[in-house]
Amino acid sequence: MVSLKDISAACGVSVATVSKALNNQSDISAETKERVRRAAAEMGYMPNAAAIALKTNRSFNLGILFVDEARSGLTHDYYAALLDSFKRKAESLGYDLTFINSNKNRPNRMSYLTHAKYRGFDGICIACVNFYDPEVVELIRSQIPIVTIDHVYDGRMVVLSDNVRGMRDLVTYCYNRGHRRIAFIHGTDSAVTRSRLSSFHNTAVTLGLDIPDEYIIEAPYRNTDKTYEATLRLMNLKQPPTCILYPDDFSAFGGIMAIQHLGLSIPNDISIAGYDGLRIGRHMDPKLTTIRQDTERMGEIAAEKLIHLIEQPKSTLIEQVMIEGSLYEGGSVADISAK
Amino acid sequence: MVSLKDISAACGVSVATVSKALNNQSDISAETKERVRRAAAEMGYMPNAAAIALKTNRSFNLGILFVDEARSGLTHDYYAALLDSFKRKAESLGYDLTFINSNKNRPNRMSYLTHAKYRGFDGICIACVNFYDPEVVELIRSQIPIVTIDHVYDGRMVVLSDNVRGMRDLVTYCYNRGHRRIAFIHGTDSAVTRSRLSSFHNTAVTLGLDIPDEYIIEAPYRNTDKTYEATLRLMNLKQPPTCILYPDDFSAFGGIMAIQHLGLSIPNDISIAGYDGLRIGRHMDPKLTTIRQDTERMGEIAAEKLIHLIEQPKSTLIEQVMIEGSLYEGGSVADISAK
DNA sequence: AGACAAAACGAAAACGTTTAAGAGTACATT
DNA sequence: AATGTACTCTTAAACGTTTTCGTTTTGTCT
Repeated sequence: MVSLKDISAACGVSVATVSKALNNQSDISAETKERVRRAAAEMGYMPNAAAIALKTNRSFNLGILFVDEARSGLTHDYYAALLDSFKRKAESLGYDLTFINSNKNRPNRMSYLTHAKYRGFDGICIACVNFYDPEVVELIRSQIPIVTIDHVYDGRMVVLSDNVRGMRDLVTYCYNRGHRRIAFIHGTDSAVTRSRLSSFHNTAVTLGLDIPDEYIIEAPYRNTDKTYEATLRLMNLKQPPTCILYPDDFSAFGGIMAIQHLGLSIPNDISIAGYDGLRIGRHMDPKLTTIRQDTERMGEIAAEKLIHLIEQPKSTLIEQVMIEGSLYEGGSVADISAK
Repeated sequence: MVSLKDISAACGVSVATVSKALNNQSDISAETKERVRRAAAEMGYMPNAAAIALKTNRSFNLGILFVDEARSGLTHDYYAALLDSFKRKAESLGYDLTFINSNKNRPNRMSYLTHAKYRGFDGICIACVNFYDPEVVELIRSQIPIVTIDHVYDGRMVVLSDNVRGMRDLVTYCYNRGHRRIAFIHGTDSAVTRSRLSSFHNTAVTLGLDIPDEYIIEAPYRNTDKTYEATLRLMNLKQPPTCILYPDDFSAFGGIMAIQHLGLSIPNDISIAGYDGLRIGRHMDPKLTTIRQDTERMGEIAAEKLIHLIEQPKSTLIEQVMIEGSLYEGGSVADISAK
């Protein structure tokens, strides 16, 4: 590995001069800079990240905490897409991404915060996590620049998907297509779930819909078994809904199966809608109507905001950035308004 | 941040002693070790990864190169699952994971190799990548310990999904269920594709099947539009197949749509099978018959092998580890053998 | 008592950078 | 001629570790 020392020897200048030349400091002459740069390029010089980090306390490395039921969030499409977008933006701004070790049952493991300090992350992105986990709380309370996704934490930068608006748009869309008996199978309790649920109710009230209690069922996210059951239960009511909203696109598949097994057809006999906007929903027939969350933009904004926070800590104001989703109009919600 | 120096001051011993005590060196007395450890714990000491890396040239950090059509492989279920498993194993063995920057159109970007050296990765896992990319070749030719996934490279450790066996099992399964006219829509050229394609042909020959040329169609992986078209083309032949194999589970959805649009039913009118074993295939009706690739085990083995290579470079023999998949018997391939 | 080995610890250099402070030169200003 | 001021470069310390080589102390053996 060629170091500054080697270049300094080759060029006949001091190590300090080489460093400054490569960092384009103002107190080095143009010729020297040029000479040093050329030598560095020829010799295949490459800075040593560890040395720089040690000296400057800047790692140009961001920690990412994506956990999903004791797994990384990688197998969760929504978060995977988010992470992908976050990664591209962060990389384009000169930062690398390292996973914060989420292996909870290792003998000598560090807490999230300890790990973050050990690695010297310049900043951290937290998503897809149990925000009440004491370790997460400890991390969030630390001094490290942080951006969270979809969970507001006081005094912290956050990027949110606009679930209130999304749910309102979705319900309104169904309403406009003539649906009055709309059921909502919602996910288990979380900030996201609460937003969607209250928005569902508010919108229903606004539209003058009377939603019976049996129309509101809880099922875990991304669990097709539970939505299968819930769907059967809904369809067996004396007064079944004409439209069912699912916790997410994936869990909608449970509903689809239930409906098929009942010998019914979507959307002729029953309408359904998902939430997320996963790719898979656009490759079925009928295409799944859903709210497409703008993971692309969310990840991008999260990276931008976090890095801004790192690089201009003073001038960055802590915000809650709300990113709107958009209705993806598939064919799974029938227009029954003519009836 | 409390450093060795602080502990040394608190304990009245030298920095060297503290270091050796914490690293459990033999030339430190038991009492001193205990005293130092206690102080370290009380003071909340934490090693500095950068300093250690600088001094020892060991980062306990692995680089991962997962690229998928100019994106990270994150949104690719198969690779995401693999990465997830790799991550868990690596973390349990004390290594962190950092993405190798794959942003190709950044002004001042480093090559993969440069980046890897810059970060001082102890080892690298390469998957889901164009293996003919000069940068990838440069990386693979380097001195860094490497494990690749699904692509054999001379002298390098590799973990492979057994596509030959998988395809043989799949074709044989279809054959045993009475299918004689089996079509294969295969992915675009790659090592994986070649394995599957040759295995398909070999198995066909062995079973005495005569596969007309029109039954073999190329379509990109995970592209439902192309498989849609291809499926229509197949079904419009004078002698259409009774069973169609798709490049992967996702692209099978294109086929499903085409079949629905033709007013046909799976598996009564036509049988289909995918490849991969994605979760989604088990949540449709009928469930998609497929070859489930053992991503869990592949990722795990890859991590183990790589780390072994790092820690015992001499004693590690370079292997090609083949991981078998398993047939997932859904309901998408009809049993027509009784006819 | 002397010699010697073993045990426990410390001093100092090193890893590859950055950076504050200083030093030397050249030139313009008075 | 003395002073000041840019400009360019160097010296040296520092970041937090690890590790080699010494040094001191203690104990054992003759």
